Amino acid sequence: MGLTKTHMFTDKQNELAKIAKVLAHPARVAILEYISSQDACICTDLVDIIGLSQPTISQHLNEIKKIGLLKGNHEGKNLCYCINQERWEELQQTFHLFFSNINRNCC
Amino acid sequence: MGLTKTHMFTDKQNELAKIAKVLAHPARVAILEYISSQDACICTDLVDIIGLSQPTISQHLNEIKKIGLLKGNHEGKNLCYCINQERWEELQQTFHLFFSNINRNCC
DNA sequence: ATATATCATCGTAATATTGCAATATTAAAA
DNA sequence: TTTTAATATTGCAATATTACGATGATATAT
Repeated sequence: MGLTKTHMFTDKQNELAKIAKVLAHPARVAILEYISSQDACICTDLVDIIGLSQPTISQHLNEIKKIGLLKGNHEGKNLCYCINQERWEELQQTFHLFFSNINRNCC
Repeated sequence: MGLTKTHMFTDKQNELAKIAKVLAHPARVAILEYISSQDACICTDLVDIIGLSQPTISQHLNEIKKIGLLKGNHEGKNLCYCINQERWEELQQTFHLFFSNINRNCC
């Protein structure tokens, strides 16, 4: 069916999955790394550097924006994207908790 | 196309994306949480607790196994799955590094 | 040997994702 | 006002994912 049965899971489980889904494409990982290595960013740079088409990059940026990880400042005809640091730390914490709350006594 | 252009990205970027993809479904998050809350696990328990069909759970378990996160010990007709702790810590580190190496000086 | 319980695999339908060409939108520049 | 540059949106084709019924494999129990 291709349709995830979201209602069967807790909000926390769905939230973690949603974030993970955004990181589940190397282009989006690369975009986040690149934006973070600059202090700002323009989409055209990304097209050149990542090597995917402009519409594709634009779509990936949109996925990242949806979970609040990017702040976009319009600067004339350019768009300066950068990491939303507050949200970034929130997600970092979410993953940290997930990875920490694991039982270490097993077979 | 639905086909990720893996060759355009670094091994690290692809690796992180691959792991994230496994966490990108709430059922798999729930499975990992449940297995970790027990000290062991049988697939039938998961079918009851998660509420998806047995073939579906089996598929999800397989995705988790593919990235080395599960150790499965056959115990007679039962199968005892548990977290591969060494691998778990590796992935924890991978995410930790990703979230840490982000520039905090921006617009 | 036969039945039963547990888990895996196959086949398939429904839906989602990825990527790009074409086109639209927006805002500076000429 | 026309042109140009940067980004977004639309539409579509190729592929991937999710889910489950049917079936298969395996190991205990009767």
